[in-house]
Amino acid sequence: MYRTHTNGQLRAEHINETVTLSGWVQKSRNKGFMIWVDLRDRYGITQLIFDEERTPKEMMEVAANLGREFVIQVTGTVIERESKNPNLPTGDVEILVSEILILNKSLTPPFTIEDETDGGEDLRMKYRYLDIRRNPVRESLMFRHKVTMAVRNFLSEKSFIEVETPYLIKSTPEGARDFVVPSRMNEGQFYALPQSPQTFKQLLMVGGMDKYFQIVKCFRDEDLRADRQPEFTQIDCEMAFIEQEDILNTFEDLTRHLLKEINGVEIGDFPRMTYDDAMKKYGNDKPDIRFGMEFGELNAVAQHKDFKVFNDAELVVGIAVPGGNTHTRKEIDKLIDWVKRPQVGALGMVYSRCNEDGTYKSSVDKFYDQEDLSKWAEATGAKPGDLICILSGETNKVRAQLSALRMELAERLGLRKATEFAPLWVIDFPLLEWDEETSRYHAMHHPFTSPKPGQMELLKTNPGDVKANAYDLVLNGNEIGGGSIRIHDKDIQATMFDYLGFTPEEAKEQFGFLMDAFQYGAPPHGGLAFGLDRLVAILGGQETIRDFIAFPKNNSGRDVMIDAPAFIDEEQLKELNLQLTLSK
RNA sequence: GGUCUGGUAGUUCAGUUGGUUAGAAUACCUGCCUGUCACGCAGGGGGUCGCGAGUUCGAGUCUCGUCCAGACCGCCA
Repeated sequence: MYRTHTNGQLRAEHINETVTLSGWVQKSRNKGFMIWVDLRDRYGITQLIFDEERTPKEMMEVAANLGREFVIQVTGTVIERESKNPNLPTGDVEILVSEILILNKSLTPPFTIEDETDGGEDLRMKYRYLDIRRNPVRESLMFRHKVTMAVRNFLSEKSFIEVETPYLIKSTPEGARDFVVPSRMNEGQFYALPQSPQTFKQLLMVGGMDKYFQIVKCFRDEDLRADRQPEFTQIDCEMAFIEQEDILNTFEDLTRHLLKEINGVEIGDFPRMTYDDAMKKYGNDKPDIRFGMEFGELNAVAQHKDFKVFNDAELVVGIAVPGGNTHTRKEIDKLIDWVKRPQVGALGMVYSRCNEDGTYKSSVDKFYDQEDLSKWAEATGAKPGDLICILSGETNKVRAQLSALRMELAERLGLRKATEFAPLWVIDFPLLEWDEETSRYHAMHHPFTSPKPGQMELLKTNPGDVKANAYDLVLNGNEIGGGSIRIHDKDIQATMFDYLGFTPEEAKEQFGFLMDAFQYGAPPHGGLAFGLDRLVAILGGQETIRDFIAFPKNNSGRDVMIDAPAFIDEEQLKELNLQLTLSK
């Protein structure tokens, strides 16, 4: 038997008991006459004691030579500590060791196994198994477990059935790039890994499952971000015989449940905002509404003078930075540099200081008088002491730029508090999105999304104005879920593919199975999918999802621990009938 | 595909205007230490300054290229 107790278990009540413990050597403190060893496992730390009066000489020798991260097993008596450690749950007791067994030695680890490790990101990922021994990583993984259990229990209780769908499926050109897997038995053919189980969950609805969910890996071969991995996990859900309202309510309940269970936060009805409003007020389809700084459109109060930049602009829009008038001229110049960075792309920024005495001082005083500036303050909701930042230009670009500035300023002002939660439904997304590159419309959500009732006609005249039964759940400025009411009619689906530029042949080849299924009594249905990694990270108050994934990929999609991806040998290529043409 | 930041001891970092033998902390090793728990004290070992080229009497430092890492833009139905 390796252990009678874990290392987080022993208390004063265990004094005089003989126990056996196993674990890793966290640290040893050798005072010569006495050696203390902190023994660690997932559950905690227990102090072992060896002393020259009570411990045989040979064992002292063994204890003195224990290195960090050795795996040992000890048997001994629980005794009361002479000096207790109130910082440790087991701090009242220690183990006077009578037997010690080294189960496995360890090399000196390349970084310290401590909460505040000295190891950099790269190194920690290379030795992720050591990193996982650290409290913060272990706690993040346990946190994730807690969230997934809460999700499973909630959905199962609401009659959702978890069904697994295949990972080896068919590649489709729409949407993100697919990861592909060559088939040995079918020469020259490839499977694709799913970007989501979308069509399968719809087929489960046709199959009468009624309520489905799955906590499932999805794969997208696109560039990574702090909150984006090539393989990620979704809480994928679908329901039949429901309307949009049913879906919003069901998953609002789930999210509310999680916020209460996991974070102890009680939140009432989630606010809802249309996509158009979100873009107008926040320049963004996933606004962070924990703080104000709403956009104020200034066309009406800024385009009547001789300032050409504003007069030529499609949109003139500003935000009031609370308390921003404390910015020095130099700081504002730096802010202007910030919006001019290529990542943001603004050509410049106009500002107006709102002085405490009610007067204004702007960077365009040459063109605008105090009355004009007071109207700007009114439009942006600026109070004395604020700073109004104004950008102008092409509507879509300016909105994106001002949104970036708003988020950056909120970050600097500490308005994005990790412990504060503000969920929001963004609804009525456009069905289609114009794509400059291919000069045609793309499905904004996916091609199975149904347009709002009565808008099929509008598709012919103003496709870009058609709204969809599509919705996103936003939490603190992050999209944590999204979904739609689907098309369940074969003809409408065929029409949709037509509008998206598919020939009937292409539609049949790629999605014929779905349209076939629709001919056999497909019920009205819809659903939603949460990004689990992102959800867990936000609930856990972090912005990078890597900490909540046991073995994540790095910025370039590599697993630096196992060193993947990697070349495969000639034999394997031959078996798959593949030939490589490398660029170098 | 692009922008920015970084790469110096096992690790995290400092390193001035280009100038002698490249430092600190921590980790590691040795010794000492009668209650440690971030133990303490003394000593020791440890460097291809990512790689390649260039400028220069002289490059960790400047220039160009390249590789790697991170953040972001594009991309992510």
